Amino acid sequence: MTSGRIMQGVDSRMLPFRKSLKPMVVYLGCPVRSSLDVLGKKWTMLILYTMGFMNVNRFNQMRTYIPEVTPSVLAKRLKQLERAGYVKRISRNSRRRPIWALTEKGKDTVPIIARLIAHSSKWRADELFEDRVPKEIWQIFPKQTIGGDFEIRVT
Amino acid sequence: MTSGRIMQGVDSRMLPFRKSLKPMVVYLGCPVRSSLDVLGKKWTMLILYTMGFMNVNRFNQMRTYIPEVTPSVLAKRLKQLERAGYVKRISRNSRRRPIWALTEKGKDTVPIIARLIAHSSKWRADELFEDRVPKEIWQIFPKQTIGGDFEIRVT
DNA sequence: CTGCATCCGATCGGATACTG
DNA sequence: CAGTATCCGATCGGATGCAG
Repeated sequence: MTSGRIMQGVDSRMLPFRKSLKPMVVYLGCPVRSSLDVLGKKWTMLILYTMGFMNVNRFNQMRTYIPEVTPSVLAKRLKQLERAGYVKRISRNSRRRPIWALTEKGKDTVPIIARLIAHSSKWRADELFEDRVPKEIWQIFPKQTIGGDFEIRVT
Repeated sequence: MTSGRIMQGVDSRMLPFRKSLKPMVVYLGCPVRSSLDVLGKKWTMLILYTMGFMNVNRFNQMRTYIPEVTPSVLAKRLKQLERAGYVKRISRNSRRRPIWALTEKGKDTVPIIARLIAHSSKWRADELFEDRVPKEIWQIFPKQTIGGDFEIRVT
């Protein structure tokens, strides 16, 4: 899947930046592709968003936050996310309903999603804010950090 | 599309973080969804990646970087990206081949993609690096900034 | 040779119904 | 509540054609 030969990833020679990053690492495959094969699927980012930002951890709770996703698709996505190591299914005993929790890898998608939110807040303010005024990332995450169980810089 | 009632976006009451961000903005719709309806489509992120990181600006040049995308799909994606304001098609005169360039909005996807790359570099090091050692974002973008035509902080 | 448009089959997502 | 199973429609990829 990751066509290593052609997509050499970020190589300083190929960067469009005048100040290219000299000690830039060399990739065997494409780093964008390798994340996107799982995160790029429909609804996955939204699912991780409900878990990471909205503290949602149960199946039908996710469905109320993302009404358009059908049970079958949600179940499939959660399985894929579990296999890929982003979430884990926790069922204390078979009587209690299972809960879904982010793994460390899953928590590390928060900065990506934060950047997505920042992008929307800047470029789609007319539909997202009542005052229709674009917001910068430091206005959305004022402390430059969002933390709790985990601490992540989002600047 | 943006179900504003249920998906209230980031509201401090609903955040899972102990230190929730007090003056957090209130969203009318879902900020993740609003970006994803265009950026979430297959190949779009890769296309923006080739343009923003690899300095690719012509049609078939993109095809060599993303061999799996067919001409028809690539053309469709570029049109969608153009309509959404991420790229612009520049044809100086009808003799020269047109080039595709990122708009300001398109350049502002670089931090998102940089975060994706950081994520891959941390969690899929075994397939991305010869030494198989996970790398942190400051090792990938050492100067904390990537700039050129545009300057963006990615910490 | 580049930049598409068109058609067609395969895959994936959506709707609905159903079960423990 | 937490999913499965099935069926169907939308989307995507592949092949081909074609104009500048």
